[in-house]
Amino acid sequence: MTEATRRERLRAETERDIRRTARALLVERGADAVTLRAIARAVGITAPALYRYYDSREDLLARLCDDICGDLDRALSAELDAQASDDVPAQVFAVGRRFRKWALAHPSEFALVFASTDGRVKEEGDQFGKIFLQLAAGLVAAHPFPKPVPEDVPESLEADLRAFQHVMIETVRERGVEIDEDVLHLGAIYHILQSWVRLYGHVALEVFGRFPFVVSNPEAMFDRMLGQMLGELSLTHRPDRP
Amino acid sequence: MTEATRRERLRAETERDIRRTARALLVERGADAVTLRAIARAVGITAPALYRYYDSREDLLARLCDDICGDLDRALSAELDAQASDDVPAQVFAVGRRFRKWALAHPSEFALVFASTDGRVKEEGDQFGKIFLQLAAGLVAAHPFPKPVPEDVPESLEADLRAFQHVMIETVRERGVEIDEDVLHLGAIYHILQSWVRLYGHVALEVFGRFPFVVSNPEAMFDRMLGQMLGELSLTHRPDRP
DNA sequence: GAACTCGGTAAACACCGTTCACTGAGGCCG
DNA sequence: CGGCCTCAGTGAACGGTGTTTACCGAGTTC
Repeated sequence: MTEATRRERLRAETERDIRRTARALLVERGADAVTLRAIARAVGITAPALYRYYDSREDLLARLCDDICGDLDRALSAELDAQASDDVPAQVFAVGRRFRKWALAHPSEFALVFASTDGRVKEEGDQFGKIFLQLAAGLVAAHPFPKPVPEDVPESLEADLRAFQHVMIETVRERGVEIDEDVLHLGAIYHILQSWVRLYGHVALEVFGRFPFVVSNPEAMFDRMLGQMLGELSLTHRPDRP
Repeated sequence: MTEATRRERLRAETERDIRRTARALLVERGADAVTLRAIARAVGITAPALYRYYDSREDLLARLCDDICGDLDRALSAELDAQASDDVPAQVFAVGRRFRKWALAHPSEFALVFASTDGRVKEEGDQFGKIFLQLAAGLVAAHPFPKPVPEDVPESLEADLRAFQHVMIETVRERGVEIDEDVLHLGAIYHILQSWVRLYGHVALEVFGRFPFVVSNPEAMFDRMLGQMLGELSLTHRPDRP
């Protein structure tokens, strides 16, 4: 079964140990506590040995980011799959709430991945692509926008949005879903982008405690924001009204 | 003229030196470079001497945050004062753009004040109150919302919003402007809050490079967002249309 | 002028990331 | 099997960090 040599197995095992330990330190005691010596101590080796696995502490943190992104991706995807495939509002609420809950429960990890100045994450927005991009596209694919967003996008944004449109269509296609440009139109792309701005904005403000006043019930505010975002998409399935 | 003793003058001067040096290190070489020894070296004293001025490095950073908030407050206020007092859209654009430009030009300071997990800023959202709160309230005071926002706020948010309403009214009053509850109604409060979410969200995403794809013209996107926020307030002064 | 305050110092402690020469077990090949 | 090579892991060291301690000496007060 195991093709790997003894050495390779041991190495893989140690690497898992290192990542798990580093992750635990990050979660339990903050980013400053993720120390090479502390990790080594917990794993049962010495600090210089870690350099057989990572180029530097910064490199280790970068890989930790990848792990975190992967986990978050899986958690959100699982949440999405748990919803009825035709109930888009339920999907949006489920994924949005889960993201918020995760961020609040793991502030250090959130800060590391979503609010670090040093470009720890490989490429611009790459990690995010894996997480939300396909979810958003999948949502639209599963339930196309019933009407085009009235206002059209300004010329200065069109090129960017069109590029993003192709990325999203391609991403969704890799998951086996075909979606047309007319369905995932530029207005929809822009709205998805703005939704991310609001989602991220609320969560980050809450995690960092930077709301301008004490919000005693942030969950209600968050839910209302999600509902508003859905409403602007005319996705709320309100039956015809006068 | 100077009532202070020689010692007091020297102490105040040294303290200014320390803060200025720390600030320079933060701006030019990042938060990690703000080292007690580096500060001391530049000021011309030794590291332990800094403990005569601050309890710890963390304490020093907290006071640095205060300085930054104060400077930002002054910069934004100046920007506001430079606008025609009756042109609310111009004021919003000016202040919003200035905040974004500042954040992009001073990422370390932005991260320290607006995206640090440790509660470096004194009380929840206190610093922010000084900066944006009064500006937002001032904007509304200078040009009341022409129509009440149609949707009313949910019950679960009403208490929080009402508290915030009073804080804003009080804050503006201290600046000599009287504003009524009917003008700064709960719908307006909620919209201000949501505007902050979007403003902060966009700026933070841009500073941290966490947009889901490369935005080649973020300024245009930002301006559009501001315009949209204004439009939702019916503040764009569009003359009557068919 | 004595007593006191207090900013500044040097030395030390425990920690940090990182480098380096070295060891010794694992794996490969004749 | 023996010899060689690879490489995870080591201990010592370097220069850096925040922080504590005992001490000095100028500034201030009485």
